[in-house]
Amino acid sequence: MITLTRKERDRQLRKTDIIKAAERIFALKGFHAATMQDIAKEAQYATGTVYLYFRDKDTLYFSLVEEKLQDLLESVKIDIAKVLDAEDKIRICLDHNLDFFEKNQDFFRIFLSERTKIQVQKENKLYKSSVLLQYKEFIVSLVKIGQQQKIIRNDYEAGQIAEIFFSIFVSMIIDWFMKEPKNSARLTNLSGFILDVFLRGVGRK
Amino acid sequence: MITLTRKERDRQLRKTDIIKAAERIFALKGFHAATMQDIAKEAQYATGTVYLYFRDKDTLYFSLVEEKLQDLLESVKIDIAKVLDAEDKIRICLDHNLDFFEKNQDFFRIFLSERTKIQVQKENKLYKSSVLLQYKEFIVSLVKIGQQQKIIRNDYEAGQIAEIFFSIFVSMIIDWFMKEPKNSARLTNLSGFILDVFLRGVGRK
Amino acid sequence: MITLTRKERDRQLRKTDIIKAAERIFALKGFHAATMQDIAKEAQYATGTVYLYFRDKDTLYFSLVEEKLQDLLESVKIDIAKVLDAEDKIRICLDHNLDFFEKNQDFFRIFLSERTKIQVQKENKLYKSSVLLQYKEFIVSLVKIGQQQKIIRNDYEAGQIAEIFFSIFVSMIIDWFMKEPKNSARLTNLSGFILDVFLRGVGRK
Amino acid sequence: MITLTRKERDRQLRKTDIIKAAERIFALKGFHAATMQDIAKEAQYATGTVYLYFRDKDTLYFSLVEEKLQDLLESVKIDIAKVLDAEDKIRICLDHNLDFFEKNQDFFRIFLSERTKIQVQKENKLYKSSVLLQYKEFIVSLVKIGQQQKIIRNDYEAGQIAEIFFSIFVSMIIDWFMKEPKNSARLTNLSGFILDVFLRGVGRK
DNA sequence: CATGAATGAGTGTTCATTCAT
DNA sequence: GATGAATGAACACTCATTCAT
Repeated sequence: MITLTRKERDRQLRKTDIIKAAERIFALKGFHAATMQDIAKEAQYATGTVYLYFRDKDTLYFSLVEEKLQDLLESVKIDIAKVLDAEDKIRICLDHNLDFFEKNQDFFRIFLSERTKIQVQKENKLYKSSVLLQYKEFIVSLVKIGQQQKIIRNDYEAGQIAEIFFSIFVSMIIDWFMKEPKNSARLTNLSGFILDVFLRGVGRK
Repeated sequence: MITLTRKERDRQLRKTDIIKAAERIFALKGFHAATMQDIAKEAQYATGTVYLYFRDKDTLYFSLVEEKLQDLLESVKIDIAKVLDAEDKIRICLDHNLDFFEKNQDFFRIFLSERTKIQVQKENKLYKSSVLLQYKEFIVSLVKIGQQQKIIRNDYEAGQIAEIFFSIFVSMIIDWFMKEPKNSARLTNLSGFILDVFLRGVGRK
Repeated sequence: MITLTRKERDRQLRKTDIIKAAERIFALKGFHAATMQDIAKEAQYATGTVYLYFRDKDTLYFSLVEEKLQDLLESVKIDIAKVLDAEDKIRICLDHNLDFFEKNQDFFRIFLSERTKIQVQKENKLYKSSVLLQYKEFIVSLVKIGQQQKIIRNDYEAGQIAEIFFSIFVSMIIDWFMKEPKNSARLTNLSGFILDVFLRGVGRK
Repeated sequence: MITLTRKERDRQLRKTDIIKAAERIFALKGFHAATMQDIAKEAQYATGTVYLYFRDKDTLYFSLVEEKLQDLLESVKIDIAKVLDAEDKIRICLDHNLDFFEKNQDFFRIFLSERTKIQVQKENKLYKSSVLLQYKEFIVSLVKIGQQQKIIRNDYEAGQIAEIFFSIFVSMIIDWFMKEPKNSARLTNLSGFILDVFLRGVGRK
């Protein structure tokens, strides 16, 4: 029993190793320019080894996106559930996201590309990230709660308002990133400003 | 002299032909998947001919971005100059952008990628679009005018507020695109809503 | 008009160049061990050039088999048609084959592999050579004529007798090949012997 | 001593296990497409274990051919020795072969490939099967006995006539295989026909 | 001895770029 | 200038073989 568990754990460790390396390389070069050898080398494995853990380059890329987003989404959901007030929920969600992307800057770059790719390419053979869709759905649900609790205007679709929320905080992250590395202020400091802009912008009255 | 001018004009015409073809192909397939042959064929030229007008693939891509953005930026600037009121200036700018991207949907896809790429890739060999920077600067200057005329809060940097303005209207364009083709409503109809959200969100008081 | 024809002719010349190179390499190393680079080098072209003329390795291989067999089959059919007597037809067919394979020894090696592959592999994704099937059908038709003219026994299927005819002369070619290069005797000298064995073996009475 | 013997016996048992698995896999996929992992899995061993018994893939392949052919050859030789008449010897040899290949259809596919490969490839790094050569020599010796007993014509080399004998019965086996699985008739039923064709074809007078 | 994860050389194929016509 | 055939570097992926456990 212990043997099997150790094996499984080892396997998971290696997958994580590789995903971390892939994160750095994909962030640095983008999907196409990154080669499997780059990633293998970064992870200190041979080329073939990467293929023991991920069927192909696409699979590696999507596993990375899914895994990271899954983590973020789950932890946000847990914390959100602890409060009832819509504004509190939104604040917690926002803080979580800012904190997460500050700690996962490489992933943020990938996340941004991925988001754009899905929106943009007409002929997209890449299987769309299901977790990215869940993530968007989740934000929409938050907005709906806000509308029910009458702190968010309901003369526009929750989907549109969610897009606005999302794009405001993403734009603030980008802005923060562009100022690096001189910037030592915490990204989470922007939380208050973002929430203020958002709630004033789309709030009721 | 006239001969030279005609030659120049001819040359410009061919460049525009190729750029239009490139626009369609890049929008359809994305930068990497689009091949120079695809583009040459779409433009009804031979592969080699494209290289007579653009040094390489990157150059073609950036010429396309620059040219289109230049057009947009110039026409916006002219119209903006006609009014003095900051809110009017912003409204005109917004309307112009919405109208432009509705008419240049292929370009919007490219623009979005480009914006992300510049923000995102660390190791970016592509020379950054100078017009994209000008474009951003221009929006910042609008915000500054708003701040001077005291319709926009000045407790935050104009750069940040410009990012917010930009990201809100881009997100609304994306939302509009995703609903295609069922959507027949004009994109410009969203102008009022966007301006409202923006000015409430970042307006003074 | 002339330009087009020349172009077509050029293209055909290059295809033939490559097929000839492929013939040598495939005969030398077999399908799997032969690399596209080997073939390109042998044909004195760059790797990519081969792909301008043949979609992929399989296609190159099959074009080679089809083209050569087509040539053989057509010329045999023409000569066969000139005589009525079944024995004469069979003799002509035999002579033609011996002469052809003596002149196309590299192709004979490939032909033999191909024949075996088709017979042998259960899981064969390679599209079967349609000309090889036609070739077999043609020999069967010869046997049937022999049966009608009562020079070949008809207590067994024409298909089986065709197999015997085919395998006898192929075995004699192999035998002749194995003795190379000391052997200077013509392969066609064996014609009489082969025909004698075959007709005695399967003849009536 | 007993320990060593048991060890040896065990080792032989494992080799046979692996060879049986290899037989199935090679017959199914052919030499190149079959992977060592396929074979190991089929034999229910780990990949590395196969290498404890066979130096490399080539060696495994040839051991398989050698072992099977050895079995066939030995049993034929024993039965042949029981009779003196050349025709009887040939009949027994034929029956044995038909029976063997009917029972070892996977091996027949491999055998056929192997025979072709040896005849065909110029640049053959595979060590030629010595037993295959013995097998051929044995058939030649049978033909020579036939020639001595004056039932086989001696105006041609025994080697050539042996090739004919061999190729006729192989072609009949192939024909029988191609008709599978509808065919339930025993392959050995063809014995009489084959012998008849052969002896008429190459018999004296 | 047995295992099977790790290795990395090797191959088919694509495509930006060049250059002879 | 225009052409498009030719080039060859580059990359994803496979698999025979090894070796630490």
